[in-house]
Amino acid sequence: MDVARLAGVSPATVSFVVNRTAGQTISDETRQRVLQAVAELDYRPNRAAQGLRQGRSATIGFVNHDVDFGEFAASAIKGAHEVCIRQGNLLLLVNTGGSNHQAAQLIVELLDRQVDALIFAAVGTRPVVLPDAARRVPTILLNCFTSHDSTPAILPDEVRGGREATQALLELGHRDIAYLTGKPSQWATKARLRGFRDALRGAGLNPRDHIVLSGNYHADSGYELVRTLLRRNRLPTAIMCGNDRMAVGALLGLVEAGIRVPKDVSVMGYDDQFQLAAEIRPALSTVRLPYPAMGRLAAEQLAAGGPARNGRTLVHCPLVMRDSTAAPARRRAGS
Amino acid sequence: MDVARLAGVSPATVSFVVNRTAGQTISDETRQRVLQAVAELDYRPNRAAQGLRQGRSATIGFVNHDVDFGEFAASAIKGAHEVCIRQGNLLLLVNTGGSNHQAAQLIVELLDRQVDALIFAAVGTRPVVLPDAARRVPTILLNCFTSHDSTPAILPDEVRGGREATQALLELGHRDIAYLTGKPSQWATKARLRGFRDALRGAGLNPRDHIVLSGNYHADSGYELVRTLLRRNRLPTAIMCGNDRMAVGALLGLVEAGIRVPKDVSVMGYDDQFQLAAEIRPALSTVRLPYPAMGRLAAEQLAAGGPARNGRTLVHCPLVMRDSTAAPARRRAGS
DNA sequence: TTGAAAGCGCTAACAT
DNA sequence: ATGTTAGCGCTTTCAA
Repeated sequence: MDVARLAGVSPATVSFVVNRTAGQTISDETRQRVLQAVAELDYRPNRAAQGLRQGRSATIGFVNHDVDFGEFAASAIKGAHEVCIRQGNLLLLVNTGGSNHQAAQLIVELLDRQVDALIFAAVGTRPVVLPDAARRVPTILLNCFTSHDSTPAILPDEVRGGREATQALLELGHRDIAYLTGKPSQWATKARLRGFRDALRGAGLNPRDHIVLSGNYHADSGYELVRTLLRRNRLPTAIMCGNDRMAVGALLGLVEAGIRVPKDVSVMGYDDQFQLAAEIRPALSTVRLPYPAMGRLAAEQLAAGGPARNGRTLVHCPLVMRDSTAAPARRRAGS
Repeated sequence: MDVARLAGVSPATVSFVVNRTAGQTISDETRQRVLQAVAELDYRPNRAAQGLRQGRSATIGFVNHDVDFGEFAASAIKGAHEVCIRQGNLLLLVNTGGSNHQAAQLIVELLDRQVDALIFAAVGTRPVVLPDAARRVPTILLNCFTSHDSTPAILPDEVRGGREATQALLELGHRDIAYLTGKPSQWATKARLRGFRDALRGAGLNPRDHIVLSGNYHADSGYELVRTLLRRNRLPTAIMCGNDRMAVGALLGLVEAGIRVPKDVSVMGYDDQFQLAAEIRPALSTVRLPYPAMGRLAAEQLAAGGPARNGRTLVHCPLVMRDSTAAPARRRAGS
């Protein structure tokens, strides 16, 4: 180590000074000499060497286990990154494209590089099988879960999100609310729908009196479902959508039919999608999917000495009321 | 190395067979013995140690230099990742939040971890100052550039994109095209506008006869600008938008005014934004920003022995014609 | 208060 | 055809 040579001390001493090793007492004079040499040579410890010696790499593997690698991953990574930086860790990122085989392979690559921990994330909340290799380091699941909750998982509280969105509409005075759901097979869809029904029942209403139409989370499905709705004789006073994209499609279909939002019909989204929900006219009332917070939480739990508790951590999805919802018009007559 | 012990050979021999070191000839018998020991112990070389020895980490730093960390970064990373994996590299990801200070700091963190190269990316195409530290490894700029093009950069060919979008409209028969631009100060805005004007002139038209209104790339600005347009007495037969979000806003404004797209007016977007352009009704004709291709290119150029050529590499933005554009209605009368 | 020495896991040059 | 040795850059006893 040339810093040692320049400062006229041993490498060990340099290490002590640079790392402020506890329990080591270095004279102020030598410390200054070392520090000066460090500055002069622009010295930075080689973390690969450090890692080799200490058995840790100050690096966390982030596995995105899905075909899509978009907004969700970006937000979650941003949150996780933020916390990691604060702890001196960096994220080694990997994208499986949704293939379990790739996932297993890439986790091995991550492990070869001695990552200290793993964050295993999916885009659409869903069950996953965690490759065995992952068991060699602390691992936390983000937006996904294993069959017996054998690995700690961080999930959005979709039931509550669906419930609170519905309650907001009920409080506005709506009594006839249609739900245009996302893809029925998805976990989130079922959970949100459950929240919807819970809220209805909680208000003394019968869920069976409310129209539920199944879509697929795409904008065009919102558009199509609204047209289906329009073909019926009676329009609800409020429409809940599977997500913001569907809400935008719904908006388009409604406006095209000459129906004003929120004057004639209220529209509620879900996700609070970046650069969409707040920007659309009227600005969408919606429920925020707390991806950055989930990412942050994952990194924090990992830092807190590995997965403390097993099981699921549900993260609240806050309601965001904007301009696409209002009290229903006071016409009691049908359509 | 316990593999060596189990196989009854020296560590060097293990290294030779595991890495298939060229120029080393190992008897089939020992090779089998080693391979078996490897399998038995589930042995994987420690890449930190390998890196220490060989001076390379099989890791590339990806710096996202912007506040936003959304669709662009995700797509570019996906592209870069794809190529990296093929080469046996992994991406160490870092997010500066747009701060130069953070950027410098994080690059040092990356360098400490011995990254072999750097990809430095911005979300909105723009000039950047590359932290000095980055000069220590091969670096390539993605969607950004330095003042004297001192570092190789990969950029979308926005001028051509703007031109080809306009030409498509012209070929459809449009002679009165309005342009609702994005944020005027941005590089991309200027380039696309230039393409627009080039195309107009190329068709013997005078750009001055065409309305250009300045927006800011947000959906609501598309909506507002359309309303401005509607307040004038004469509506163009086609509207080009700064990006897809603005196009969606424009669509909403148009439909709200009872104007059919593309029957009465054609609408052209830009970006081909994931889960938006293709899903909206009518599906948006647009120009694709080739982010994944750009990411791939970056990784490839880095692999090809460091930045071969200096200067800029322009990547083509292909036109994507969908349902929001059509030939203009054959009414020659005004409004 | 400091230094010497060993060793983390691996590979490359040089023996044999 | 295989083994020996040295050392990548660092940290950590242990001894001085």
